[in-house]
This record gives sequence, C-alpha cells and structure tokens, in this order.
Amino acid sequence: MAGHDRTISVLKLFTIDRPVWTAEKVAEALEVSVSSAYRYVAILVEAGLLTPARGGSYVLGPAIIQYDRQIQLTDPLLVAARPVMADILRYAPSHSVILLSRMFEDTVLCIDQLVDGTYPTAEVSYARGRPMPLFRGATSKIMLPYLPTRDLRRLHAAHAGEIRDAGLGEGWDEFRKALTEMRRRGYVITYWEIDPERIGIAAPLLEDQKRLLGSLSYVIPKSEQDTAPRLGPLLMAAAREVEVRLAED
Amino acid sequence: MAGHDRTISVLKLFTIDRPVWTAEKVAEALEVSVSSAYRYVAILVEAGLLTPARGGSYVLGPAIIQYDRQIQLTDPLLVAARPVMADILRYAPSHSVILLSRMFEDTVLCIDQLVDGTYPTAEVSYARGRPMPLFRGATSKIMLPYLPTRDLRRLHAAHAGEIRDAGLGEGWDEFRKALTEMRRRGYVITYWEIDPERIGIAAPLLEDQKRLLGSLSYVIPKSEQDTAPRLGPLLMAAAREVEVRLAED
DNA sequence: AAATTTTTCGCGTATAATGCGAATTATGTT
DNA sequence: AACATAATTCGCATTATACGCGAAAAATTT
Repeated sequence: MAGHDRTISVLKLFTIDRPVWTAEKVAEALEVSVSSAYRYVAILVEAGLLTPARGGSYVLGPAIIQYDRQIQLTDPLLVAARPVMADILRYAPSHSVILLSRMFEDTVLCIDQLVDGTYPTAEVSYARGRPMPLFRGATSKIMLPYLPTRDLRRLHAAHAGEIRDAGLGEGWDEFRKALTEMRRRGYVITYWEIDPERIGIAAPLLEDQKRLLGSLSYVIPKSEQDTAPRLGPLLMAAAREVEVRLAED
Repeated sequence: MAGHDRTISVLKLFTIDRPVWTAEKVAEALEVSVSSAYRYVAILVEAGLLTPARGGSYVLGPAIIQYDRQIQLTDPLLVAARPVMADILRYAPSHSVILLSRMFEDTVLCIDQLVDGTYPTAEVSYARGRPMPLFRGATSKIMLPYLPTRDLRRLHAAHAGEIRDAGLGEGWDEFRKALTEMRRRGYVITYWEIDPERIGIAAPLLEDQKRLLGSLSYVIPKSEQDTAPRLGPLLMAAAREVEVRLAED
C-alpha cells in the first residue's frame, strides 16, 4: 500500500464539497503542525496546483486547468477515441450523446463527451469530470466484467446493496453470473437508469482484450428504444477501432 | 525558495511537449534511482494525477479532469465572474469572445471563455488552459502594471527584447512609464497583436484595488475598431462588479 | 499606531525517504 | 507453451531531510 506523500494528501482534501481550505484547517485535518501545513501548501502553490483565495484560504490552482488542456490534446486514449467518436455520431439518432469514460476511485468519470451540434448537453447527467455511480448505467456496468477479481470482491463486499438494486444479482455468485453474461454479449443497454428520458448503450475499451481502459457509450432518447439494440454491435466495432488506433504508435 | 517536493517535481515533467514518461526517464531527469522514480509515480497514480499508458509509460491522470470540473463549479473568481461575463456579452459586437484570465508562471492563462452562441471559438487563440505570452495582447498587458516591482525587474531582465517588441518601451524606465500609463487609463486596447483579425480590450481584476487577480477582456472583430474604445470603460465597470461579488461571501 | 492574527524562518532531532540489490511480476519471442 | 528479457516491487541499512517548536516577520484589523 503506497501513497503516503504528505503534500499530495493536502491536495486530496480539496473536494467539491469542501473546495476551500486554510493552512490551519489543513493542519487539523492531517494532524500535522501548522508550519508543516504552510510548507505543504507553499509547495502546491508553487506547482500551481493550489492558489491563494481571500482570507488566507486556498483553492485549486491554474496548473489544473493547464494540465486538463494537456490531457485533451495529448492523452493517448482520448486522441485515439476522438475521431472514432466523431465517426459514429452519424449513426446515432439525433439528440444523442457519445461518451468516453473510465474508472477512477470506485466511480466512473466521463473523459470526453461528443454531442451533435445544436443539442444542449445539460440534459445528460454525464459531464466531463463528474463522478458517476459504478453500478448504474450502461457506461459503468460494462466495465465491471473486466475488473480483476480482487477488486470485484472488495466492491461486492462494500456495495452489495447497490449491486442488488442495480439488478446485478442478489449475492456474489449471481453478481459474477451477471458479469459473465455482460462480457459474453460484449455490450450493455440500460433504460433510464441515470436520466429518466434516456437509454444508455456501452461497450468496453480493452488493452489486448484484457486490461480495462474504459468504455464507449451512446446516450440516446427514450423514444429511440428500437434503435438501441442495433447500436450495441456498432459500439463494439468502434471500441475495437479505438483499441487498434491506441496500439498503433 | 520552497517547492522541493520530489513527488511533485515528477508531475512537473509532464508537459505538452513531453506528455508521456516512463519511470526510467523520470529517474534520469530527476537524477534519482529508478526505484525512487517508481515510488513517486506510484504515489501520483494513486492520487489519480498520473495514469499508466502503454508500454510502462505514464500520462496525466483522471484526477486532473475531476479537479478541473471542481474549479469550474467552485472557484471563487470564476463563480464571481461568470454572471458578469454573461451580462456584458450583450454589449459586445457579434462574433466577440469574452475572456477571464490570470497569470501563471510568466504566462497568461485563459480561465474561462464565453462566446456568443453560434460562434466557433476556434478562431480566437485564447483557449482555456492555453499559456499565452505575457507581453502581447491586451489580456496580458493590462496585468503588468499591477505586478510587484521585484517581479517586473526579473521579467524585464529576462525578456527585455520581447518587451521592446511589444511596444512597452526600450529600457527599464520606459517600461515603467508604459505601465504607469496603462494603470492610469485603467484598460488596454491592442490591435491584432495575437490574432490578425481581432482587437483585444482588457481591464484588470484586483483585490482591494491592489493585488492582481487576473483580467477580463473582450476579443472583437477587426471590423469593430470604432466600438473598441467604448468597451474599455465598460470592462472596467464589469471588473469592479466582479471584485465586489468576490468580496461578498 | 497598537494589537492581533497570519505566515515565514531557523534549528536540532528523529523520522521517513533513499539507493542498492534481489525477488517478483509482466512481456515478448522462438 | 516454455524461455528469455524487461518492468516493477520489495526489504533493508543508512543518512538525508522533513518535522515540530518557538521566535521573528509580515499582514490585517482595531
């Protein structure tokens, strides 16, 4: 178990629910001296990861914004997926959204979103950088079968209730069976599990048919229920194309 | 001079020009052992700031994307400025862009960008998170008069040529005089200094009329040359409004 | 201008990071 | 599939460096 850098622990305190911290509060939270808290904060400010706000408080800093742009321009998965996403947009019904997502800390994060031209994105819950539940919605569900068993055991132990409520089985065995079935089919369709008026269709992105990278998904209007099954195989093909692009260069 | 956290130094290696690193290359670059490099990388991966890519290499990770969204939703300056920006968009000629920017490491970073509805943003160089030159363009220039003198001395020593080319004076004294003049007027207008077909108009954002927070600017089409001077005072008023909003709560 | 709070600095001590080399795991090849 | 090679982790002794303390300095408020 790694991950015991004091300075980075400070950064982890800055969450959506608590985005503003003073050095003193940091010292309390991490149980270190105030001088150390100031030292940590100074390092993070120097790196641009934090920036001073009013009243001796600190918030996330400009380096984040710059790094985010760097990801948009250089991230291999993003770069490999983007043209494919643009390509498959034309096969989707209008008012659809295409998502590129990946796991992060027991949640699913939308990494990139493609919407057809004029459509207001606000109506779909998946927003770039917004953590989404791991067991609800096609985008999330399709990732589960490709997780290492130890992760699945831990997840099931911690979230058995959620897993049941998501229709993924009553106990461990049923859970595994549900996952096997998803893996066999190769894609997942869910009906208004996240947004009431939307259907999600998702396929996994894998490295060498094994390690999970993320998922590729359509979010289409409820009214397009008939088109949904056709889009599953289409997404699988697109996902494979992304995988190939990723492997080249 | 603080800022000597080894783990964070690793993060600083990941730039637009060199966005992919292996542990071994990190070890070389920082002149540490490979095991240490692996340790640092593991810490950053655990924090989500890095993520593994193909072939034992690493790239910036999902935490960046999540943090970026957090900034969008919670950053005090951003939150204070956004409604004001929306408000002053209606006074700008069509095909205009409004920018919220701040300094970062001797560059200027666009923090938020507001374009009128249908207009394609690609035609303006200022992109969210893209570092822009510190001495060219109204957005940048208007910040200079509010920098501490020691910063200005350092900048002038390092970039005397750029400063001259930007029309900010031949030597140190002329430079200071140019800055004083900008401060006196309260806003800056520049003509096609960044984009050939654009005029920039910018006003500073200050904390208690002193410390520089950033700048607020219009980017308007070249054809609107006559409107530009009217927009200067308008931006100053808007900037003051942002400052007040920021001070409340 | 005085008082109070916030932030930085200097320093001795002890903790925790470091490099080494070996063990383990992953990857690629015949 | 078995081997060879590379990539990554682990264990440990050493010493560097991050730590807390208290004081000094700076900033903020009264």
